[in-house]
Amino acid sequence: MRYARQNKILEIIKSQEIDTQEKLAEILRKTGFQVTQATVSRDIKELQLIKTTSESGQSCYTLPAKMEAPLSDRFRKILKETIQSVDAAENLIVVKTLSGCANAAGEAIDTSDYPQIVGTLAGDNTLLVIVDKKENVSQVMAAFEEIIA
Amino acid sequence: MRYARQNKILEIIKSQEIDTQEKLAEILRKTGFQVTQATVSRDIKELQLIKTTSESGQSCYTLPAKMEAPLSDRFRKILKETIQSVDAAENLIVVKTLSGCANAAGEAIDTSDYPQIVGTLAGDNTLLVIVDKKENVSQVMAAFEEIIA
DNA sequence: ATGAAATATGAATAATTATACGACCGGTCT
DNA sequence: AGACCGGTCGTATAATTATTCATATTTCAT
Repeated sequence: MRYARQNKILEIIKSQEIDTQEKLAEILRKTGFQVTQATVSRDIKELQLIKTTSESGQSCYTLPAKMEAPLSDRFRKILKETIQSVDAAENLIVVKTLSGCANAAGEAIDTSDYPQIVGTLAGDNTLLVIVDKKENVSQVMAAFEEIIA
Repeated sequence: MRYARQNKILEIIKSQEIDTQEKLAEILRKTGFQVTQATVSRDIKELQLIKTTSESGQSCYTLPAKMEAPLSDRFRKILKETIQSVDAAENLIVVKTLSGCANAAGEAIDTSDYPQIVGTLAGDNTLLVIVDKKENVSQVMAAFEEIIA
């Protein structure tokens, strides 16, 4: 699923200076994402990454300066497309996602700043959402249901 | 001189969505700057313009988000390289520049926000700088001299 | 289940951008 | 004057990126 890969791309470009899509593709391949430059090109377009040239003259891909509006749409889309099911247990919500996408979904939720959500914990295809109070669980679940509807 | 051209480039990309360097080169040629894509590529690198993709999916060159530090260096450089002479008359300073560069120098000065400078008026190779008080003229001139030294 | 539509992707290639190289000033030094 | 240097730029081309086309896979409505 491409969201897990795109998540990885963001991770990579945040930690090192990448100046070509081919290099990005190579790193992804080493990390287990079997992918070509063509796909990386598409991912970069979708993530709206930009190629800047730093003062050192070194060019590299970075996040866009204004990432609010576009990305919040993006998060909603990620949740919509990766969440398989949502269940509650006490003050916890167990979210099942597509394989490898729990992390991406977790980041999307974290970044969306739900006040009732204390934190999230992501496995491979399971995301644990910790809610502050048992009473708020249904409210948060309703929000999720609404998104994935 | 390339600063006049780069100034034009900024003007163009601010007023319309340009998605390739070739198109930019064509517009420049129509405007009288006889130039090839190669040169535009170099200008774009120097201006640190970035190619973003707008929400409409249309990609285009734009100014970098953070343009403070790099551009102030740039302005200083423009002044240093384009100013030919500086003379005063009452509360006015007459700056001679390389042909076609008065505008670029004027913008550089305007953007630098000297408190004593009321405004500037640019011809082709002459820039008139209007200083608030006659007494401040020598101070501003000293600043210019320092830059072009 | 079954076929139609949507999605994702790779291979090949088209389109775009960056650069190596050489030419051409304009200024400077001897 | 002549040699030299630094900067600018075009041509040709290398390098990079985007897209077209074909497939495979999934989704979804019958």
